[in-house]
Amino acid sequence: MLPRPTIDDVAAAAGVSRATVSRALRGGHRVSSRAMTAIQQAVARTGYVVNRNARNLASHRAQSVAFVLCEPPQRLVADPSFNLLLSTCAQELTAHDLILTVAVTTGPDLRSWVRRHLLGGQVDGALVVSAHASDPIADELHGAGVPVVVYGTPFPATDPAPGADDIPAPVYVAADDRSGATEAVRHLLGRGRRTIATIAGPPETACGLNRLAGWRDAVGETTDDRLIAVGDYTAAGGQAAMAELLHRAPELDAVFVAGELMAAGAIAALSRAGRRVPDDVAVAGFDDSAVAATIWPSLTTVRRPLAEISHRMVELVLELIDGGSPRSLTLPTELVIREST
Amino acid sequence: MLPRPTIDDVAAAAGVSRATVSRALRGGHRVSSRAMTAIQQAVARTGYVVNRNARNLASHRAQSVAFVLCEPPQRLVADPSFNLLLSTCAQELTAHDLILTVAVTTGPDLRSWVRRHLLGGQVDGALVVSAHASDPIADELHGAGVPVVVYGTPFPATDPAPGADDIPAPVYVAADDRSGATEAVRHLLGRGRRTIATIAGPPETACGLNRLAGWRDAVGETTDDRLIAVGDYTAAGGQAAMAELLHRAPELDAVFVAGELMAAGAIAALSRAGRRVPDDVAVAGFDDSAVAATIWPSLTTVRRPLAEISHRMVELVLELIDGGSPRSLTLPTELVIREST
DNA sequence: GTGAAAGCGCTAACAT
DNA sequence: ATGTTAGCGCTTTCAC
Repeated sequence: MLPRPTIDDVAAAAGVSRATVSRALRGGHRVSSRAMTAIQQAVARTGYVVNRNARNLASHRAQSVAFVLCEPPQRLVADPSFNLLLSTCAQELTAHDLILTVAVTTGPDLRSWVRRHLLGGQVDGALVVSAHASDPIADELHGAGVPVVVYGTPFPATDPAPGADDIPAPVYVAADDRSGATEAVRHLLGRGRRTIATIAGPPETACGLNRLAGWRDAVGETTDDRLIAVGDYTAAGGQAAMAELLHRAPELDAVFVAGELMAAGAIAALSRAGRRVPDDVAVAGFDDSAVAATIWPSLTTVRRPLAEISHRMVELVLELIDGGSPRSLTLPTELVIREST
Repeated sequence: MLPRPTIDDVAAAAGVSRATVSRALRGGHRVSSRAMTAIQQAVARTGYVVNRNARNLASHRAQSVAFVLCEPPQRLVADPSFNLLLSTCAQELTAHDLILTVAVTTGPDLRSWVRRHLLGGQVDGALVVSAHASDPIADELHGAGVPVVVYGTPFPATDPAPGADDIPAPVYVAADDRSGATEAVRHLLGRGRRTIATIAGPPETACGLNRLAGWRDAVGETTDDRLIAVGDYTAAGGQAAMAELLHRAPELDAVFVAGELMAAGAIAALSRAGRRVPDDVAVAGFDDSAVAATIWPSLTTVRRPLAEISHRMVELVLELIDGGSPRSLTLPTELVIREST
């Protein structure tokens, strides 16, 4: 690394003081236009770039936001949703001249690493993504006064711990998984399907629970436990779950699957079992990455507005950083109808 | 944010000087075990976390590495490979107690932002991922003395610009796309296929060129331009390209596709056209995320060792940061045979 | 509108 | 092994 010019070099080159350069560098308030142009030229000439460590140390800010993924990394790899979330957040933050630092947390070591870094004052706020509602990391950061926005539906109607009223839960942005699931199942019913099974997500995840609840809302009292199988959001899991459903309830004519990868696995299982999709069995999934549109038959799915979710998360965390106290948000989903139903 | 304790608070609480605490905090060399324990207790008691801005300012390091994606973000979203790269790099760096900051560069504004940020001294090195070999950002950073490791195959046999010998090109880590493609096509030939078409990537990407070259290596002199279509690595692009191939060369009995999403699209197009896979047409793809294993029939693909690539990229950038001058690496691919061939 | 001066919290010589 | 002393490069009162 070559020695970089400092603010003093710029000041000298522009014939002004360091303080004036500092003012000019952000906003340029209280700087004469004469000095302003001289400084701009000096910056260009010297190739000056502000040292953020020095700036942040002096100004007690960090100019950065952390993106914390509280999931085993293979889930990040497997689930295209996380990408969209991450890259959209990165772009939004970049547009606000903030830096995004990423942490993938698995295991106690990484969790403590995350704590050390996020609590170290080099982060203005954090975006926490976790399938598990009310992740301890989010609560801890929030309790420590770090502005936090969580992605994920909170568990339905949990009683707050007694005496915890003074520290309200972190702000979250969620998709309305439950209604989305209901809409998908109603669509299946509207297509004349009568025996609609479901492949649910793990019960310890809020979205697993909510999508299952949405299925129940639509199928009504007729709920038959034979029609419920549980997967782990992977294609392999979906395949196994579908095979099991076919075994337990061979008469089924539709299945609502709580994840797109699982749905792709379900379609593979149906194809192997000689059932045609959608003629014999209609399949509706959840989430809408390239996979849903790519497989054959293409998948009818419930789309979460991930881009907007990221957008809102960034918006809310900036509001929190500015001292505001925004409310949590639940955004509606959208049913995308394709060939599989 | 609450006011955080400083190193002086810890020093006072432990009854030692600030310098001793500083030594104890990293490594603990030249610190008596007596002082060491006192400091550890003081840290625990005060809840002290080092301020990295101050540390980095004083030590002229950044303790962080940037992950720069020189692609439109929709590609990140669409291509599962980038995820794996990103999350593996994040983990590796975390294990070395480094922070990963992410930059997604699209458009001139963001590119200039990236420059400002990476040149600002708060980054020790950069990992640049781009489909376009020798991306200007990588060259610029490298030219400015920032340790850079690029992911991506360099263009085949480009003559270096005259006089550029003093600044050799950045170090890269690549997969051997060309041999991988050849192996896949030989596999197709081994299955008795005779008319093997290809869906190539865009010619301005190195991997597009290399995979096409690998196909040529295997099919030999019989190369027939009717058998080459070009896609953009998306499923839709693959679908369109396959439809075109079917139109131009209806007699084809196999196709080698330069990307997994395009391959999925190709299978969809074949299914729609009433061709059975693999009975009528065998399909081999490139890259091996959840998609390849999930679709039906599951896809035979060339797998790039992405986890190892990330591992190596981190290793090399650390070596560069330490002042070493490691060599570039090309890693072999692996053919994963599934149902589609 | 501009400059002087005092830190921000830490590391890194240099003494001891 | 430990303490003292300077800064690192910037922001930020506070005078002018």
